[in-house]
Amino acid sequence: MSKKQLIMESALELFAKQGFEATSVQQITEHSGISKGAFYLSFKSKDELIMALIDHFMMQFISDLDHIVKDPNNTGEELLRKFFYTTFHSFQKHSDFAKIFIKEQAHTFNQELISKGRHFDQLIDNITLSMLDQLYGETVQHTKYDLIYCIKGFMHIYSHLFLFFNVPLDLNLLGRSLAEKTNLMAKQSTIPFITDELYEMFSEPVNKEITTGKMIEIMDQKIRELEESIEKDSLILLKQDVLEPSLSPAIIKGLIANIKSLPHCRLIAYSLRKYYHF
Amino acid sequence: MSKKQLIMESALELFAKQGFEATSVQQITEHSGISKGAFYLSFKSKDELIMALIDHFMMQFISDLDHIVKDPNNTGEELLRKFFYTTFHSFQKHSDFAKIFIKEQAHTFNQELISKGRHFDQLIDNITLSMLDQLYGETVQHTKYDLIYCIKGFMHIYSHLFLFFNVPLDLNLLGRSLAEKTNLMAKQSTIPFITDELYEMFSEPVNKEITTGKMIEIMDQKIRELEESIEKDSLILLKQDVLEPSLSPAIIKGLIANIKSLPHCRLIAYSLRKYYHF
DNA sequence: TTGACAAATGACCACCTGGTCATTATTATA
DNA sequence: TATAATAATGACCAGGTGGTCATTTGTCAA
Repeated sequence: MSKKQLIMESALELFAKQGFEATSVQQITEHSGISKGAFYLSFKSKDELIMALIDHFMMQFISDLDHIVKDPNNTGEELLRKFFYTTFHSFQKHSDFAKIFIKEQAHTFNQELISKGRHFDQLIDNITLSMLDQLYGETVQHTKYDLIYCIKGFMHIYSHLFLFFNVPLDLNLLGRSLAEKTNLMAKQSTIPFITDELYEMFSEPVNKEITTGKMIEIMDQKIRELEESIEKDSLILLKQDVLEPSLSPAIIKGLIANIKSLPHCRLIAYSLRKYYHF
Repeated sequence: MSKKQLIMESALELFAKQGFEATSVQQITEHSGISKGAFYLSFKSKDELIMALIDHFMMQFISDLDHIVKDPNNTGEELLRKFFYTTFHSFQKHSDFAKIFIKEQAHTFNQELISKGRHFDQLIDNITLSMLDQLYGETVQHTKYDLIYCIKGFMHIYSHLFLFFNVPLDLNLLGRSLAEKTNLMAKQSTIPFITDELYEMFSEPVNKEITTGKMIEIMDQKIRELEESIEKDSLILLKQDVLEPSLSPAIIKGLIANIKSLPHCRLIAYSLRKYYHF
């Protein structure tokens, strides 16, 4: 076993038991039977170690999931069942890692770790989305993002059962139970909450700038929707300012406030505030 | 404002921004404009501070929820809608706290904090359970624990949306959307996963001892269920040993291994291992 | 103005952290 | 065997931690 692997396995165990921050490099090196210096020959820093761990296990998990979804032999509720089963089976098999991932992803304030987490989250979303498309096609167009979130909710909450309580479970039954529930919601739920627009907002990195072109596009869309009104006029004025800045911050802020008063315009108001850095 | 409150508010803000462990007492006192000594006049330790924060906000949240469920004016899907709305509204109103709670509960290894988390979790479960009873009565007897878990999954995953992305949301719509989904599952899902037996296992504190009486009760139940077999004989021998210890650890371990081979006996095998401290 | 009591201070403690680097041990090559 | 190259060591560093306590400051009634 390479030194890198040795360290990773030792660290995995300790991190799962005590958490990332609470585990010192000292402890890891003692547990691996190597010196502190040797640790830093394999990893530039403690952060690089946890990144490597996350990359290693997440790529494995994601490729497993992808394999299930891409396999043409899996169809209907059977595909759903296998999807859930694979998820929980992976979590159970690599429970040390799963614990770390669930805990640290929620806990960390390290920017790089957060964006790594978001990246993998996005990959899982995409796989889930392709599964939903395959299973239900057009019929879930309006509710697909809600379905993704429900599925993620299931994955999260049920995984607690075996990660943090050491009880033997029938994962096959769990898969069937959740497949049935997902199927019910896919076929019958009618009230979407997460719209395309909303989902896009979450998907793009938190601090990503909105381009002028994108902003204009959204505004044009909304202007077409609106009836003649103060709000529509405000939006038109704002659009002109985006194209050719001329208004004072106070005026801009006021115009945005006007728009915000319409419930279905709050998102565009939010985007504008972000665009103008308010 | 009392000094205690002042500290709690300062700390809340810092904890939400940087996390509990990453925030030092030094920072808290600087942010509050008091000295380090003064901090320790109000709180015995940093741990006591976070306990106080959790108690304060959780009791408020739980009493809000309880109020909604106990109000006889709330019936049918409307009650469900209000339940979700209140949850998310609370999370949004006290988002600093909600962030801390979600993060630290998942992350901590402090025993006292864990049991506090479990305690509040149990309270929320009980409120949810009484709501489900009220709404669906007998018809969800088999699936009620799964419903609780699904509801908790919804609460968890959707709260991420507004806690970690700063986007304005229509919480009323969210409430309606989740109420519909919950209702669908309550009325139509047929495959339970979390049985009474299983739920009880999670509910009792992780390290709570199983009493001899309880152990015998479970074993008698299972013995009645089993056909004549090696497994049944093993269980009978184990029962005799529980009543009057006489077998060696090696034999006990072997007998438990026999039982474990039947899928539906894995839970009793687990209980026995716990009882014998294996 | 004095004195008694409580409230508040911040220098200080022992300990632990992630990370470095001059030194030493091991191995491969000639 | 001698030399060069690589691997491994652990004492050491600066900085930060939660927590303490002798000392100072503030606030009353007498």
